[in-house]
Amino acid sequence: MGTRKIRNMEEFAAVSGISRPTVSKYFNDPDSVRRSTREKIEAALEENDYRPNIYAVNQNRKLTKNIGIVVPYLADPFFAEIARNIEQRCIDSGFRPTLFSSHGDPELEVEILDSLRSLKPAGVLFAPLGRASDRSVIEKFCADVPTVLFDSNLEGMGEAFIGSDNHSFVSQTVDYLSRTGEAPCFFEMRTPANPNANKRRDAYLQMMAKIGLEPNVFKIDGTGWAFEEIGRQGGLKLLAEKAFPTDTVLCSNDRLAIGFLAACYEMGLKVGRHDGSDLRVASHDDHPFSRFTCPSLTTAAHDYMAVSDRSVETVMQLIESGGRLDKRTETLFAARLIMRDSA
Amino acid sequence: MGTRKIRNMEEFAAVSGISRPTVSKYFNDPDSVRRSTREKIEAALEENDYRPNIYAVNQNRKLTKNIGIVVPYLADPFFAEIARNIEQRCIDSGFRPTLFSSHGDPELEVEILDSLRSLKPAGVLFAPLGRASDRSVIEKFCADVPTVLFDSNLEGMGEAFIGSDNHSFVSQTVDYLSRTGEAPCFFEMRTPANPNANKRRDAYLQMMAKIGLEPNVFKIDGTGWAFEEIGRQGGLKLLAEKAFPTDTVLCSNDRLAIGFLAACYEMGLKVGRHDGSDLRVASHDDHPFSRFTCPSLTTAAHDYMAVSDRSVETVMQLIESGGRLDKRTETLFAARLIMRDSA
DNA sequence: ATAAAAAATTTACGCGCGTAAAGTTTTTCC
DNA sequence: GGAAAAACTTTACGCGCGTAAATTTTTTAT
Repeated sequence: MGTRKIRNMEEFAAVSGISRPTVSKYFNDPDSVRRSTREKIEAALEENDYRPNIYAVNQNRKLTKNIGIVVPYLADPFFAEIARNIEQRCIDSGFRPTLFSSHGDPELEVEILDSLRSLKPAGVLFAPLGRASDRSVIEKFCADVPTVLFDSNLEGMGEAFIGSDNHSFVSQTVDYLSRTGEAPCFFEMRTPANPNANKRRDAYLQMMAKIGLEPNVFKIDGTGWAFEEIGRQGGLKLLAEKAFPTDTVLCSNDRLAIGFLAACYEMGLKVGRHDGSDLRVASHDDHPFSRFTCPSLTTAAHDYMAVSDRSVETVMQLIESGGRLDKRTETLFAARLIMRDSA
Repeated sequence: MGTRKIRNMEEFAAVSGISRPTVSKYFNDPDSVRRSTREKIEAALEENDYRPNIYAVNQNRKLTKNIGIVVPYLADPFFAEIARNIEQRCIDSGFRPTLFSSHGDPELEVEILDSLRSLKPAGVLFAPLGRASDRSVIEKFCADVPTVLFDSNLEGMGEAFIGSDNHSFVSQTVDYLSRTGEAPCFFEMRTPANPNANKRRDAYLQMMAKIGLEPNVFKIDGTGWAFEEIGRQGGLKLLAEKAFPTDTVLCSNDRLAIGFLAACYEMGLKVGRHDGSDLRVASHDDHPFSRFTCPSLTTAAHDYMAVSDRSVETVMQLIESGGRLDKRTETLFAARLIMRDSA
């Protein structure tokens, strides 16, 4: 092991006693060489710390082993968690994931896609900003780079979409709330950041119609990704106006709900499902912090694992099929109701 | 613009009417070529969408334009925010940042450093896990790759450290709390994840001695990075035992405090600085969610911007000086007290 | 205008590796 | 044991670009 530093594959091949082309073959797929050969190479690998130069490798390989992961807003722990799962699964499959966050900024999203192009990734897992996204740019990107969309769907773009079934979220919360108390009012942003919000509102209207209750949708102002503050401001305003006709508020998502709960607290309202409470609040997403709100938040949980697992599976399939799939599939996973103290 | 797709710099040089070596020079530094030449190249760039192949570029360049950013736990919005700032500043300086999260796992941290090596980055901005980090691996890494540590210091490692002045956090909160009510008890993990926690406890003890009050440190069990749950469990236990001799609890950090507030709520205790409250709770970090807790959390804020700005400035200096600095500097930024409703 | 300086061009090589083709050795199998 | 198959070695080329050296052109300065 006291040998000098290995500078390239040529030198490493020499010390391992195997020819360079065979060593190259080994690094591309260790099982493609004879067992005895593999053992020699791996023995040499123990003694010397050589690793192929990824730049030289990627320059010559038709397809890199890179996978791009793009999320809209990494400061949202929901995306941090899902990105973490996806990252790990990609590594386990022998790929090199690179994580990007658009930070809620459509221009940054475009820049990321641009920079992703030059990475020549084998595949991309992309959760777009949604409404604010530059659709034409994304369309071109998807045409050039094998892409799987997740979390937020853009009609017809990418080779597949994997996400959560918004209807399943809302039907469970509305059903639960209406069975156990007054009918829920729906609390959302007037101009929601992504299409999931619209699906949730529609599901709410549909559910209320189905069970024969009067729907009440409250749309609050505010743009951007600072959902908590938007929820808080909107909540303060509506609560001051005593706008809610029932004692139950269903928020479009947990981050909005976190802000709304802060507003309730500031207004001196007691939130909860127990006697003596002024208001029930529920929501959707099962945000990592939702169990630490006061009171803990009743919500509907994403199947994080299913979404990230299936997304990675799909992009792997996509890569194996050479970058195109026969037809664009949309996979939605159902939600799970999480009953806590707020409703 | 109707020309065929440009395949390499040779072809691009042809359509721009400039020789390839000069075009290469341009891409390395647009200001290194004559104005008229730059304009010709940029005109051609408008018409054709050519970008140098980064793999070929990085293979030949002695130093890449890559910068690695490593944070211990991206699901913590604090790190997500600081990473975002650092990313942007790197881009503005003409570098390509790549973000990694150790997700609280020391083995993953080692893998990341390993994979970072092969990226041959010009510089690395590294916030280590802390106590759990494999110090010998990190030491070797820092010896090979120009690295600036931030947030969490490891004695002597890296070319510089930039972080927050823990004493400044604690002195401000202790001073404020002791002036406005009963003496604060200190609430922390028994085996904290990083060295900042130890510095904060020491600062607490020192402050209490200075102002002549009896210190009360409560150490709770739990390992890992699920601080909220650890704080909640520890809080439930201590509150049930009525362990706190005063009505004021100072948490080591906001995530612990968020869990502690949940515990208080569950125990039916009213937290706040107003009359009729049972307990005052304060903390440190100004976590992005701390203004949405119920009640909103009185805390001491990091100077996010200063830390991220200075970190990037330092790594740029480091790169310019060829990867080594004359002497290792430690820069600490003071905290700012944020008075909210919890104390 | 002329010399000196600056910038661009031409030519050429090398980076580290993928990969193809032809030849050689080893393994497998009846 | 012998032939076919499999795996390996040798040789060679190319990927796209950085970069050096020598030469030519353009700009700047006197």
